[in-house]
Amino acid sequence: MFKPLDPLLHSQLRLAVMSLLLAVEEAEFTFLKEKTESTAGNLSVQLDKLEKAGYISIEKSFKGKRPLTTCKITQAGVKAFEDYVENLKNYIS
Amino acid sequence: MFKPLDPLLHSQLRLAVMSLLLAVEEAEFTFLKEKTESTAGNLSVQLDKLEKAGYISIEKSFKGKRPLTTCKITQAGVKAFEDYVENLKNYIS
DNA sequence: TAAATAGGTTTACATTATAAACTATTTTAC
DNA sequence: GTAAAATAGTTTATAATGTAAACCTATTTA
Repeated sequence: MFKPLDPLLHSQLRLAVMSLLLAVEEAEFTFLKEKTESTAGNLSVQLDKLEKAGYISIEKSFKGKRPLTTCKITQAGVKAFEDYVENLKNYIS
Repeated sequence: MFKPLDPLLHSQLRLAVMSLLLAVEEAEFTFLKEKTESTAGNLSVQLDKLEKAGYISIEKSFKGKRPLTTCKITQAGVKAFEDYVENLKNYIS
């Protein structure tokens, strides 16, 4: 009936990030920050957690002279998101 | 885009409780405990929070000689739940 | 060259979730 | 009758989480 909800996804900011990443090839840190209206500190921490869980991959490079952080959702991330949504339906329908 | 999710509802156990209460006239503590597979302590705390938020009402009485705690969802609770689900859709669709 | 901006990360704090321990009463077993 | 177990919860302590403030490094602007 009520299967446990993946605690990594059951978090407002991480869920928003995953939702955004599902829709695009990849996204920059600043893009995610703007879209989610989060602080950089909070976003940084949550991206770390998602990466450690294997739900996203993070690449650090440079855009001109400035650092650039780019995020991509992984296959495992897509699967986890889908499972989460499937489970969640039992709670909200 | 990503409206904040009511933190009182964005919690696995409280959401499960609200989901159950939406479907019935009223429910006993033990019923909620069994359905949610939670511990009594955790359930007790979460019911308190929902009551203090005005999302449920709690009545204490006796069933025979034993204490009986009965919960009902309030109008405000129904509204909050509906809003939560509506908001959540932006995250998971 | 001082101040502001960009792009983050680290750290500290406050809030939460959760289970363990506890209370009070009742039923069952001896 | 009384010791042990069960019922129905509440309170308390702890661990985990979420969040923003403070910080860092480099770059651009005044």
